[in-house]
Amino acid sequence: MAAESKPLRSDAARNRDKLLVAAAQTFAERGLDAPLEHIARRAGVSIGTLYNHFPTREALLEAILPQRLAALTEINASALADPDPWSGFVGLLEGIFTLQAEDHSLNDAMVQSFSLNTDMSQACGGGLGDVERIIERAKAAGRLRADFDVQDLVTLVWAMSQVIRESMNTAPDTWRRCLSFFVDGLHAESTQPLPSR
Amino acid sequence: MAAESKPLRSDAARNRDKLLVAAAQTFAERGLDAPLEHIARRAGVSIGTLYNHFPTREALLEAILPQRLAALTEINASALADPDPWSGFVGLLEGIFTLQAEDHSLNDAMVQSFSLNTDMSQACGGGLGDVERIIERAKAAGRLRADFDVQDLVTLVWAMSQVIRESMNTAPDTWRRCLSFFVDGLHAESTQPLPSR
DNA sequence: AGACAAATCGAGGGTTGCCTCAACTTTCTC
DNA sequence: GAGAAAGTTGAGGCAACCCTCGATTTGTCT
Repeated sequence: MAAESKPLRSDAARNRDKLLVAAAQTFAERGLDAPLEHIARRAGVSIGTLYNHFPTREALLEAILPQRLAALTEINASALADPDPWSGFVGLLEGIFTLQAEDHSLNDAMVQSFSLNTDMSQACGGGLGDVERIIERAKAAGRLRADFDVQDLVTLVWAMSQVIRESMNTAPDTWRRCLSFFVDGLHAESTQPLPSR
Repeated sequence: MAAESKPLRSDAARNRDKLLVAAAQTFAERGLDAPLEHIARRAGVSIGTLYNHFPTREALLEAILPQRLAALTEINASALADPDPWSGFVGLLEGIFTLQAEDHSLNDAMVQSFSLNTDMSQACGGGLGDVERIIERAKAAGRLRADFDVQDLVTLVWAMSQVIRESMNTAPDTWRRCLSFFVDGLHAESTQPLPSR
């Protein structure tokens, strides 16, 4: 929004980069509530410097997560590009959960960004229109059950986030198996009446 | 195991009861990692007294959770008693998740007791044989897909725990809708080949 | 009532993480 | 290369939670 703010001094720019790298790694490994001290130490910089560059944890997250979440728009794109609406839809699910499984911070972020109303929900919210389109396309093709909803996909993300968290270190493919059950329940033919909203 | 240990003094017995009540309430409201100080204050007792009765958080949990988890054996029983194996199985799922949704501490406990190997996993582990029986019965009746597994049920518990946590305060019936999708994917007819284990 | 054990109390020490700020160091500019 | 501006540092204050222990109170028994 604001244009480039101030030109940074060379050491400051260097430190800022080191911080971003360290933060990305640490958050990916330990989740969004990793101690900021770890990040500073990993970057070889004092905690004061971290706060100098990023006055709040959120500022740091906003500097990191959007580019990571950008992968979602690619996933959306290739889902829409798939000639088969159903396999496009399933690919969307697989893409999202793969992302969550690869990166602890994305797993946390996707849960939170749908709960809270941060700027991040816009980051993936930009793609949320696409998601809607993917869903509608699969419904129109008569493959996806008609009562499925964007909110249902959010619920799925919540569900999978925990499956991924629990199984990550022991059986990291658990979520795929779980997804299969889900997907088999999403076919148009499977429709049993749903409880109310 | 040890028989009744020591006879408690009257005030001690009273305080112990107040602590158990306060702990049950607090854990139910705020989850298993609620601060012990809150519990002591709620019981109208000092933190030292709490530690006197329950030297660790686990000791306190073991005094509370087993009787709460006993509800699971009832659920198992009525699932087995159901003349229809499939609706017995579905009833089992509904029973488990209702329990999780009613009590924050049970929600946490069911996730953890399957991850860690505490004595608690025995508490519901006693009923885990029943669960196996319920699953097998539904498979034998040709209603439940043959590749479903006890471990898959654990995974479901993980998944639902997060759905419940996220939706509890805004749309507490979300999990039912989510369960419907799942259940529809568990029918024997729905079988698509599953990814490996 | 006296005396002893049992139980309670809560201040205080330990830990972890957050965040600030005054003193110091580096870079930039002329 | 000197001075000013920009940046860095880390000790230290704050807060939440954990847990302990010596001083004190309470219950019980005769």
